[in-house]
Amino acid sequence: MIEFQIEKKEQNTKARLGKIVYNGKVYETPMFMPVGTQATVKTLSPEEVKDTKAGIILANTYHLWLRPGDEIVRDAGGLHKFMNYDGPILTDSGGFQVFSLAKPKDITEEGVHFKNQYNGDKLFLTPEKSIQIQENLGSDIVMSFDECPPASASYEYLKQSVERTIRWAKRGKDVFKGNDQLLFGIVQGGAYEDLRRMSAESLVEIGFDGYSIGGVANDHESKEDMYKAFEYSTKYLPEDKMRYAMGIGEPIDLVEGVIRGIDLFDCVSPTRLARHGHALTKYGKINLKNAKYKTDFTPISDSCDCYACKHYTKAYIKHLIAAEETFGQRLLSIHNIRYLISLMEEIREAIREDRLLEFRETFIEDYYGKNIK
RNA sequence: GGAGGGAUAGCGAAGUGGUCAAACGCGGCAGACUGUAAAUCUGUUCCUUCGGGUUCCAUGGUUCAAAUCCAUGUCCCUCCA
Repeated sequence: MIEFQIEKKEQNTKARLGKIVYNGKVYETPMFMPVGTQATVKTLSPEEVKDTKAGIILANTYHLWLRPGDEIVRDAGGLHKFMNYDGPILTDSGGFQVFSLAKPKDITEEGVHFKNQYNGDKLFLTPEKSIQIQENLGSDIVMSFDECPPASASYEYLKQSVERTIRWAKRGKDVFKGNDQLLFGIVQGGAYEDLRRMSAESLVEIGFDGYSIGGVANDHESKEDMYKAFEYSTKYLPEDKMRYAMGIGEPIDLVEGVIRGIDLFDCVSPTRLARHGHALTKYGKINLKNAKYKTDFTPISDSCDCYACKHYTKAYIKHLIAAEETFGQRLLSIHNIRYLISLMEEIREAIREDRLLEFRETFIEDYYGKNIK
């Protein structure tokens, strides 16, 4: 069972330093959580995941429901045992798949109709079903089933979607057993303060163990709108509960999110970028596929303490990526995850010393270059 | 020795008189990726001072027009002896 408490609030921003206690181990927040949709952080072993100092990792209800099936995971002894990960696990509800897979006409008050992407079977996911699957999976943090509409959806659509997501959250809460699991509600509402407020306040009234902020960074909306969504959500959420910005993982967004009072982030980007040959560094994102790295016999980052930077050069990793060797993807995944987690370490340090705003300035200067804002 | 079939951009391979600077794939060079339908997707890939210039093994020819037709040569492959 996860316990959470706030340790310190930053003086100049909404940032909070917190700690999660899980099985006797302490994990600090704000935290970045790597994504392992199919009960694996792509290309990494659980030991490698832990070496990045990751705490919570994600898995996905929708994907594991289809394959191998939540009952198989339950019979295997639950996700932790099945995938050999003893750290905390959070499961997403399938809500994001409503956004990426379902069409508006598939979404009804009762639930969402999907087509099984593997065999075309008709599927029907409901708020109750999502909770039941997540209970079978045995994750530590369970997400309410939400509709995740694109940020560009009309105000009218967002409004009725937010209202339905609140009803879905209530239905999920009503069937949730709460045995050794926490349940989060998901705040939606685009960049509209009144919708975010209504969403947050209604969820708080129902009462959850933590609150997620959804519907961000899914539609190429502006950064400004994304940050508004953070701000308008955390503003109406209780101080003593975790706030989780779903799907957020661009380095600057982590900084801006923390400043607006967010504790948890997850994102596929470190592993996906890795598989596509990109490395995150203090001085911006680099593309190791570029010819200029052919003879660059230095590590991705001199200051990085990850396994890839300690033992391998850019030239070698570039070669592996070009040759489509999975070891290259693995080294870059290790590095990128470690990069985001160490960024969070620096952020926590800045909160501790009440210098988060200064940290943001230096971060932007380093990451985007002095000439770019 | 005889009989066929070939030679097209870095590679493989379409095209067999004009709409061809030449499909497509690979490779190359870049770009995108934010709760993973994603080891995926997009652009570009003869030269150029952006007007144009020079290409389809070589040379010569036919034609208003040739990668495409004809002649000769060179090289490669297959089969028969």
